[in-house]
Amino acid sequence: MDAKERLIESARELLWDRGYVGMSPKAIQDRASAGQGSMYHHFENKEALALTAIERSTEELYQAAKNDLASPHTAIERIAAYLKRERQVLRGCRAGKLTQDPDVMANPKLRRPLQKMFTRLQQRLARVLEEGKMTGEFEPTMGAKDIAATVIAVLQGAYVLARAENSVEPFDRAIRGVLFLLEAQTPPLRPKRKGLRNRT
Amino acid sequence: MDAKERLIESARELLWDRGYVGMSPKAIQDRASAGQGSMYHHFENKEALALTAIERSTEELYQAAKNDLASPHTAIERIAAYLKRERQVLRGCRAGKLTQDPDVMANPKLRRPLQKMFTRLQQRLARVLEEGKMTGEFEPTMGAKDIAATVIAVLQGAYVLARAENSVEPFDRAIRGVLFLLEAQTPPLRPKRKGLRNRT
DNA sequence: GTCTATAATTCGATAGAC
DNA sequence: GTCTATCGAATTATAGAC
Repeated sequence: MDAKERLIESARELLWDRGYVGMSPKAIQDRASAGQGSMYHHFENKEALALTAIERSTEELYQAAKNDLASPHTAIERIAAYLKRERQVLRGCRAGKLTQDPDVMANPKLRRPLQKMFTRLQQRLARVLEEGKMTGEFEPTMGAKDIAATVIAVLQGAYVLARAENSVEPFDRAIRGVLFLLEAQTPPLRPKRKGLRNRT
Repeated sequence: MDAKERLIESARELLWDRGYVGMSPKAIQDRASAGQGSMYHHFENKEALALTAIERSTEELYQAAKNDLASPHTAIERIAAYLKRERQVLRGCRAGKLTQDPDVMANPKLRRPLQKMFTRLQQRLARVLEEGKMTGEFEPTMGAKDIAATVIAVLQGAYVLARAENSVEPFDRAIRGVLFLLEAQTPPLRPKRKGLRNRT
């Protein structure tokens, strides 16, 4: 791994753990085993390096979500797969944390990739929910865009609760809770029509 | 308002907007129109002042939630009142934001009031949900502690979405979504028994 | 490409006058 | 109680040698 690559990965880790305000060029260089000259040769400044790091992280997160939500199962199963995927809960969300960083939010360049990721994520999830309505998994009156926002919010908020209590328990409770509410949408008398997704 | 009080309020605002890592003693003093001597006379250091500020904020937030959840209505109405209360959405949550701050989370003294607040909030909400189960508003199989975590997570996550998109719309969608899911818990054939709460 | 030297500014605090 | 002076370290670079 060359110096430029190490600098990007170093910045990604530091943005995750300390945010943009809490990440100094010196810390980036130390973690990357690179000197100042190296860093300022590859990147104009801290902002440019952070932008590269944030773009990589948001793309990675979106692709992972897309993968969970595309698996060949029912809508509720795909959403459950997304919500129950293994995560570094106490470390928080790479993207969500940055939305709480004042210098990121005040900087349109740095905010854009975050905005894009959360918007696309909600759109994709809403599509899965619409499919679930078609197959009878969810109530026809359900607002797919609303529930998409709710589901993503639960995940983001679950990280907050876990960090506040320094435990994964509240995270797990929040996820179990929203899955219970979603599954309760399917009345027992109206059976899930698995496989209907694959009709011609 | 004396200097000490102004320093506390100044710190509260800066913690809200910039977090602990992004808040300098100089900034606190400027906002409070107080000198360095004044600040270091009233508080031992930045940490001590921040602790006082955080304790005041978490207590304020808990009392406000307690008030919403205690109003004389059904369980679902009280939860709706809590979720729909007017908030400075784009500014984020005074408490939730601090759980993403590395220096707050690494410091047990500063984390304690946050942990306490989120724990008590979940307990109080769980009690309201249990009451809702008694009155038939919610399914008897519903895990009150799970749903309590879910509801608070939605609120915290809704702030994240709003800030990411720089708009209150995703916030409102997330809240509408969770209220839809909660209200769907009450089957139309099993009418809400309003007022049952007040039985002897 | 990477290194070292330099630098203006800010950070977080201390000391002592008033 | 509040003010000003001072301080060592860290921050965010720039300059120029190699």
